[in-house]
Parts: sequence; C-alpha cells; structure tokens
Amino acid sequence: MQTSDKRTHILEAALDLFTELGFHGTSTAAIAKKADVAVGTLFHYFATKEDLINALYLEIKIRMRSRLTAGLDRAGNTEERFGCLWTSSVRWIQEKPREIQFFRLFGASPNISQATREQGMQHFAFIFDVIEQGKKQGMLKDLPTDLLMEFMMSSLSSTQSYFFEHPDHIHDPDVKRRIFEAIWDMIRKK
Amino acid sequence: MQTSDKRTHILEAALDLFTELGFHGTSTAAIAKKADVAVGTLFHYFATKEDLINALYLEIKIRMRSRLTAGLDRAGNTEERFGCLWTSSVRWIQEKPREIQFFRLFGASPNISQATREQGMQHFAFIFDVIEQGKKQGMLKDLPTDLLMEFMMSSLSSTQSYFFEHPDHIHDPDVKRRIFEAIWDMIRKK
Amino acid sequence: MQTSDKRTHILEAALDLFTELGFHGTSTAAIAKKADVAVGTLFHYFATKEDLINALYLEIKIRMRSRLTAGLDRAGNTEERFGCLWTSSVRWIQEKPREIQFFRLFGASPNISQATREQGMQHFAFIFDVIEQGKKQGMLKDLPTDLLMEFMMSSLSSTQSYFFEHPDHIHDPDVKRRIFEAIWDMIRKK
Amino acid sequence: MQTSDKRTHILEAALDLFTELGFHGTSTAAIAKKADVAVGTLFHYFATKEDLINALYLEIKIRMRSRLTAGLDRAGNTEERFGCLWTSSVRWIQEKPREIQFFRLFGASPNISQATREQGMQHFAFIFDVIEQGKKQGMLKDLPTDLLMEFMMSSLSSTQSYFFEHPDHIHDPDVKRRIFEAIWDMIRKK
DNA sequence: CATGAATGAGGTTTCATTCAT
DNA sequence: AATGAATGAAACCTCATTCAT
Repeated sequence: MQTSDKRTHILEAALDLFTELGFHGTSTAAIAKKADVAVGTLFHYFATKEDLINALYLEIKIRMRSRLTAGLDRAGNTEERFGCLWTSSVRWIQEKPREIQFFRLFGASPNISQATREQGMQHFAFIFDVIEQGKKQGMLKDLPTDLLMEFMMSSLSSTQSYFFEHPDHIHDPDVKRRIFEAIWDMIRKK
Repeated sequence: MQTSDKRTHILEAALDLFTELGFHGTSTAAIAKKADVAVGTLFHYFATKEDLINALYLEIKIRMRSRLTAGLDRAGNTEERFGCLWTSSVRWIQEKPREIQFFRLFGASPNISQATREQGMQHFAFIFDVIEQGKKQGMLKDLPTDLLMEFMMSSLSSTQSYFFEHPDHIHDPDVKRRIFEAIWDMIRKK
Repeated sequence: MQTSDKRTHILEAALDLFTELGFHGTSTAAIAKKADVAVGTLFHYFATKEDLINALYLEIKIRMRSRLTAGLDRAGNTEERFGCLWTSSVRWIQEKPREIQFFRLFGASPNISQATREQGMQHFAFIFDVIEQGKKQGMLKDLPTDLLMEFMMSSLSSTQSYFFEHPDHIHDPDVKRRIFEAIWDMIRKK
Repeated sequence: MQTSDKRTHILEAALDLFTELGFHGTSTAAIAKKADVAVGTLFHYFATKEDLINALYLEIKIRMRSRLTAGLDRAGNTEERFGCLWTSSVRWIQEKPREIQFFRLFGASPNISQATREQGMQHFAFIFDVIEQGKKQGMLKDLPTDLLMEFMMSSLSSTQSYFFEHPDHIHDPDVKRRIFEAIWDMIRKK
C-alpha cells in the first residue's frame, strides 16, 4: 500500500461507516480497522475525528463539483445547462449512493463546522453564474438569486431522496423527463 | 410540578439540546438537568436514550400535523388547500424553529428507527389525500404522490432557509406570494 | 392474598432469583415483580436487601433443621441416627434443590453477616450433639467436632452432585447403601 | 512495569478484591486502582468484568494443577499418590489462602460460565487416571469413578475449609495424619 | 399496610487521543 | 511514516431506597 493510499483508505472507510452508523456511532478504531491501518496512522493524517469528517465533507463536495461541471460549458441556453446539472446529479445518485446519504445525514449536522460549510459553498459558486445569466436572458423567474439557488439545490436533493427510495425508477426516461419539467417549471419565467 | 409535567419537561429539554448539540453531543445527564429532573426519572419515562429521541420524533410529528390540519377543511380547491398548508408551515417556521431544525437534523438519522419513521408517516396520510384529490381533479401534475410530497416538503425547507437569511422579507406579502407561486408552478398541472 | 402471605411470597421469589442470578444479579424490583408485590412492600417487610437475604438464609436453615430432625429421636445408636440424617438430606436434595443451591452459593458469601451465620449455626446445635454423643460412645473417630461436621456436610453435597449427574440412580437402594457406607467409613471409629 | 506485567497485576488485584468483597462488591475501578493501572487498561486485557473473573478462575485452576501434580509420579501405590495430592493441597492452603477462598466463593457462582467450568475440569483429568489405576490395583472401593472423584475433590475442599477456619491446627502433624486417614477410609477398599 | 414514581450515587464500558518504539 | 498499548474522562444506565398518597 502506498503512502497516499492510506489517507484515501481512511476516508473511504469513514464514508462507509459514518453513513451507516452516524458520526458518534462510529469509533476511530472501527474506521482504522476497516481501512486496514493502525489507529495512530489515522491520527497522523487527521488530527481529530472532527477534522476527519470535515475533510470528508469537503472531499465529497469537490468530487460532486467535478461531476456537475463535466460537460457544462458545451450546453447552450439556461434550460440546457440546468438540465445538464440535473442529469449529472441523477447519475451521481446511481453511482455513489453513499455520498448522497452522507449529505442527507450531515448536511445540517453540528459536526460540520461553519468554516467547512462556507468552503464547500465556494466550490458551487459556478451555479450562481448559471442563474445570473439565466435571469439576464429572461429565462428564469425574477426571484432573488439566492432563493433560486436554494430552490435548485433542494429540488436536486428531493430528486435524490426520491430515487434513493425508488431505485427502480431511475432508469425510466419518461419519469425522469417529467420530474425535470416540474423542477424547471418552478424556476422558469412563464 | 405535576406528574405528567415531568415527561413533557424532559421532551422539551431534549428538543432544545438535541437540535443544538446533536444526539450524541447531548448527554442524558444534561437533558435531565435542563428538565430539572433526576437522571433516574428520565429513564423512568424513557427506557433508553434512543427511546427518548424516537418518542420526541413522534411527538413533533403529531404537533406538526395538528398545525397543518388547522383550517384545512375550510379551504376549497387544491390550490387553496396547498396554500393553506404552506401558510401554516411558514407560520410554524416563525413560531417553532427548533422543531424544524430537529427534522433537518434527524430526518435521515440512523437514531430514528424504521418503525418510528413509519408510524410518523401515518400522521401525514392526510397530505397524501390532498395530493391524490388534486391529481383526480386535474390540478396537480401526474407525478408519483410521494415525489410530490418530497417536493412540497423540501420547498418548505428552502422557504425556511431563505426567510432565515432575510428575516425582513418574512412579513412582505408580495415576496411570499411570489415564492408560493413558484412552488405551486412546480406541482400544478399546466 | 393474605398479609403474611406477602412476606412468604417475597422470600420465595428471592430464593428463586438469588440462586439463579446471584445476589447482585437480582434487583429488588425483580424480586417484587416475581412476588407480585410493590417494591415499597418489599421494603416494608425487609428494611434492606441485605436484611432480606439474611432472613432468607435463616429461614432455609430452619426449614432444613425441621426436615433433618424429623424422626431423629426414634433412631437408636449413632450409625442409625447419622443414617437418618443422611436419608433426610438426600430427600431434601430431591425435593428442594434450590435450597441446596442457595447454600452452595451463599455459604461463604460476604453478603451473609457473621451474626446471621452464628444464629444459623445454633439451629444445627443438635447435629453437634449427635456427633459429641457418637464420640462419647466410641462410635465416631476422635476428630474435632466441626471437622466431622464439615465432612458430613460436604459428603452431602458430593452426593447431591452425583445424583444430579445420574438421576436414574437416585432410587437404587443398593447404590445409596454403598454411598452411605463410604461416608460412614470416613467418620466411624474402626 | 513491563507489558505482560499489567495483565498479571490486574489478575492479582482482582483475586484480592473478589475474595474480600465478592464479584459485585468489587468495582472495576477498584481493581484498576489496586493494580496501579488505568481502567481502560483493564478493559484492554479483559473485554468484560465477567471475562476477567473467568480468566482468573482458569488461571487459578492451572496454578492448582501444577501444584497438585508436582512430585506425583514419584509416588508408588495409590495411597501414596492420593496422600501426595492431599499434602499438596494442604500446602496450598498455607501458601495461597486467597486462592482457596476464591473457589469457596465462586465455585458455584453464576458468574463463572459453563464453558469455563468445563475447561477448568479438563486440567484435572489426571485425577481420573489415579482413580482408575487404584481401582485396578484393588485399593479403592468399587464405586463409580466420577463418584470417587467427587469424594476426593470435596474432601480436599473440606480439609481446606477446616484449616481455613483453624489455621493454628495446620502445623500439627498428628491432626493432619488423622484427617488424611479419615478421608482415605472413605475411598479405600476394606 | 400497600403502592410505585422519584431519586442520584455509582457501576461498567467506550473511545478519542497520546506517545514510546 | 507507522504502530497499537495505554490512558482516563465521560457516557449510559441500574438500582436500593424513600415518601407522599
């Protein structure tokens, strides 16, 4: 096992256990064991258990960002760009359900510091640009940008929750289209 | 202090502390102290800390239900009924922010048992009725009922987040109307 | 249930639970529940849990005494009298195994006070008399009386253990005779 | 203090306290303190308080076995061999009274598991051989082997109890000889 | 006499973190 | 960089006992 592997193994084990058992339900010893690493090693890479979960939070935010931005600049108008974001996030649900569950559990948790939360937010600044542009082009409702942002993010997480509960619907293109249209109806200008 | 008071005091103290510090961040000793009750008394009413949070979850679900259903039958068509629900829940946000925060924190938590979750769901069967009826009357989109439910619930929490950041807007009827319209656009049949 | 019944019910429940789970393994609440009595009632009859087990100890010593002394005065010489004691105690093993187990568990336990132990001893003074008399008549070995007592008591518990493992032998008069002879050989003067 | 020392210190402290105060009368904190070790260390070596007492039980059984077998093969006939066992066990009383007391207290205790008890029994299989040989040589009564085993073991423990209560007699060779003769009379063929 | 809700000290066990190797 | 034995504070929960009814 290479050196930098260990850090990754620890993060991966932590993701598994935190989503399954919660933050305090998971001991650092359990994480170390699952990562096949000594406890001391865990504390070599992360000074604190809190540090570990905060690092994990950012790590997943970054992974999410690179998924969402992939192919985004090839999309033309705002509807297509928002559709691209939405499609990417649905694909994320299929491929990395644990990462979704992680945000469902720790999105509002006091274990994630305010600083981390703000840092995570910065990785999503690009969505503000999409919205501002949409409003300028007259495609989005004339609502405050941060409210539209809220709407977009929360509709993504509704979609995620729904597919999380109904994994069988995830490959039905008709359902997917109708879900997207509903969300789009919420923010588009009529 | 009357006998049944103690149970209520414990639940209230638990609500405060769980929302502030999380489940494991709150000790049973701290709850008992805040409730002005001996630790043993806490365990007299709730066999387990997990039992306590599950009882609390149900308690708040029930409170929420009675708020949401108040005046609901006086509303006419589906738009009015959903408007009534939305207005009630905005009022809930203002009056009982801790209860909202509780669900944000523990809605997906492994500390709430599946059995409790299902029991809690039953108290909201009436919303399913509202949705089903709306779909029959052709006022709501032809989407799965629980997806519409997700949309409604998550749009509520977006609303909360927004009003939390902009408390000055909470009494502006124009903003409120436009927000409601956007949400309504998401679920109404065009 | 009559008043004095409750005391008896409590003692009986305590006997069951103490022998099964040990002194500290048994809670006063559990005893009260098994006795079908309120906790307060238990403490009405026995000021303390220690008081309860001490009372139980004496109670069983007394029951044991009346079993052992039954028919004892009709026996002639020391061998017959010791035989009578041995037969009675084999019958005791069959009929009240929990009482035997109680002494196996608490005979040396620090939960029984020295005072109680001495009081219990007094109920068995008659065995000392049997032994003293046997020594005077030259039928028993010239060993310290309390050693002979030890031998007699421990040979009883060996007998018990053996019959517990081989319940089919318990009604075989030949086996019983040979066991008694061996024990008698130990203490008789040659 | 060396690493393996700590385990031993804990066992030794546990032996002292359990025999003095009983199982539940002794807290793990007290054991750790007496062993000059942190509580966590105790639980590092023994997962459970029950594990600890079971380990202690086996440890003492093993120590007892090596005492009893010492010099056993140099003894000639069965009387000498049994005498050797008896003498060793009397010496054990003088040297390790706490270990004797431990078995007096916990020999029948529900805190010792059946599995542990059986494992402990295996260390005493060699006594069966002594008995079988004695029966073949016509020196022992024609009683079931396991009954003779019971008799031998319980007479050893009677002896121990007696000397435990009368430590002053332990150096009187005359008393010792007469006690041994009595026990030998019980099992020898006449 | 009888009840059982209420108490809070104290018990066992867990676990994040350290540090000598 | 990596290890894992050692730590001890603190957590959850139990339970003997009291007392107002």
